[in-house]
Amino acid sequence: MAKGPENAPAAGRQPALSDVAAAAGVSNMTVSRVINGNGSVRAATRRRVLDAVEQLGYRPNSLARGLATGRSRTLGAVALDSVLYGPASTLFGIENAAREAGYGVSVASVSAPEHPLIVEAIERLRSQGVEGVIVIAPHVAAGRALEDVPQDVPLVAVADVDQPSVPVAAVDHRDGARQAAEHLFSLGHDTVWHIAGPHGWLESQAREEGWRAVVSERGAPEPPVLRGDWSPRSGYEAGRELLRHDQVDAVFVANDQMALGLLRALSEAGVSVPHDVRVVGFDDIPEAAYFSPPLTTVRQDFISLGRQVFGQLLHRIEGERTRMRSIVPVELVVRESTGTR
Amino acid sequence: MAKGPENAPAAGRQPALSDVAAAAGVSNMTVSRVINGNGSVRAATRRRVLDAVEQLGYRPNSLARGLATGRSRTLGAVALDSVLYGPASTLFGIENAAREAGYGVSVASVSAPEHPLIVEAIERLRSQGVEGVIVIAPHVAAGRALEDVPQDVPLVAVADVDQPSVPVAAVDHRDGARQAAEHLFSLGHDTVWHIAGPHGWLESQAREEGWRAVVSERGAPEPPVLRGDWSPRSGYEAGRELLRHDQVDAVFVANDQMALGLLRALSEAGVSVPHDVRVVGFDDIPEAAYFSPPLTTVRQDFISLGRQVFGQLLHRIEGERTRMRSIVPVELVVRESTGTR
DNA sequence: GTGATCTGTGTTACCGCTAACATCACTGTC
DNA sequence: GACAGTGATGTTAGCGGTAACACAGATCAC
Repeated sequence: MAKGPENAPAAGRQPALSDVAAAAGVSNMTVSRVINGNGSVRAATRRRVLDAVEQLGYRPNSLARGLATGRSRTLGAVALDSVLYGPASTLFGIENAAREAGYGVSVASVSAPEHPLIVEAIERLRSQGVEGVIVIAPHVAAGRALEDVPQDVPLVAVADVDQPSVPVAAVDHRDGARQAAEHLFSLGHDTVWHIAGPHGWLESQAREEGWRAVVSERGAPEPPVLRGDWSPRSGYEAGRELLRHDQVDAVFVANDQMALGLLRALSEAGVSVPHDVRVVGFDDIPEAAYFSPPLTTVRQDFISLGRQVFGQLLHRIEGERTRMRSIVPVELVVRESTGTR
Repeated sequence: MAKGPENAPAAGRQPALSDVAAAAGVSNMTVSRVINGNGSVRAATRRRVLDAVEQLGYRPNSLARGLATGRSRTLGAVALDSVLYGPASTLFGIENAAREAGYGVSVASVSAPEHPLIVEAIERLRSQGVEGVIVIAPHVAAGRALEDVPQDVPLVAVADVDQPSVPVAAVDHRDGARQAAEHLFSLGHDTVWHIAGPHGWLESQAREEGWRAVVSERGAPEPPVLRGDWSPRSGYEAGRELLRHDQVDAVFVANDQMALGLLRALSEAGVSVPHDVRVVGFDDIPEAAYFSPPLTTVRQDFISLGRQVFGQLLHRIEGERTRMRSIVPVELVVRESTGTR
């Protein structure tokens, strides 16, 4: 009368592999082999197992699998918790690539790209059992933090390609900046001003260097660099500052949001873009095409970036130790803010 | 001469709890008790264990713990892979709240809020062993998808509060829309036009309803609703359409990006904001304060939203079955786009 | 002094899965 | 017809933790 426990599979809880095995009348290993498609199993047996899986609604428990294999098939991403267009897009690009490869993504956000926060975030992810970590915090502090992380975590950064210790993938900010500056020079300006991003950000540096290289190659006088913090407000303030100088007629701004602030400052002062001043941004945020006027800017391919950086992490996880660096190309998108006058 | 395996702790791999136990000369359970702070352990013993932990650099393996306890301390978030400001901010708000409670967050992105994609994303997260899932896909298709998910996954949605089957938390879109419309009426306009979000989005609906309620309460004539897809482009097109009507002098736009497109269309047509037309948006994206002119809009508190929705999920995970709904208040931010003429 | 109660610790079994090895028919070979 | 090789399956022992119970010694009530 009394039923043994083996008669009550999946009593309330999720069915386990052993429930499937019991239902199909095979051993656990056979089920495991069917699920994972390795080892050889007779077609008829496979059928029986799959039927049982179907009927019980079995789903493998990835914690158990991870524990047994030592591979969790999960990666961690450290991201800034701001909704900056670049970093947020990069995160989704990575998730995309990870998904295709059957990996899950755990995120740990940090409120600022500061050393202790980043180290702590990486530790958090580690203790969640991720196989590797991607850090999207393109800041020199982040770069230094990466060196303080135990070497046993496969780690890849979305950062400047000159980052020393870890493999990196990055958009080619320098080239983007060069294209932007070249474009402005090609329109006949004597020189090009620059509103840079904040100190310490690798993207600021790379974009600034790209701009400076072109100015120098052209033998043009190098105007003082103005500096914002990526926000529209700071672009606006830089714009007010620019208005105090004469002969500013071409400005390359390190991101679109600051460019928006600049456009605002210029328009308030009755300065017309592109008639009096030409402006180029960076990022091609969705709004950029609808600024007043629509903004010439540099577009980045985040899907491709995600794929690159994920691919690097995978190599790293598989033990490769070569120091790789991927560079994702950019594209200049010309709009009215650098139009004909 | 030959050393037994017990003499070689942490041989290459991460130290495990048993390595700590061996080093401290206690049993595994004692270490477990010290780590988790439950059960009673003599102060001296605790000290020894903690020293061993420190010395070996031990970190608990959350996969193993999750397997043993049946609780992974991880939640899943389903998010759209676009960088729409609201959804992306909500994701970070959730991560914030989860972190405070010691939870990790796994993300699964979907390219569109469509039924099969969402169900698949939830399944993916489930098989990653999450304890519960938060769906940030405020779309009716998403809502329906939630009903097709097995009831054994604790599930909370960031969606409209009228969502039937699952608990939800949401920003009070309806009230935000009401405030926006009331604000425009209070400036003396006869009626208020509306550029709505796309069909099927709960936020579109709620914002549209809020607007319609005010128009109706005021006994004003109800203009036809224009509809965009959240993008600046669609706002621009709606703007072109509006320009064909006379007597449009107040417009409530369902999000800031479309409002930007509208501003662009108006400015191209030589229509001045706020002199000829007043405009209110929704979201308060960081750019909004720097539009031309700066945009009056409705601000949402995503940190608070994240906290609410995470709290609900936690209740749900703990077995509570009450159908809760949280509403997060909004705030109207008045700027020049509804300024005096 | 005897049993009840507490503290501090250890033992055992198991969470759900897989790696590694073992087993047992078959098959083909000479 | 004995033997090696192969394909299909099972057995065992973990992965790194924790729950549940066991147990020794100290403390306490009466």
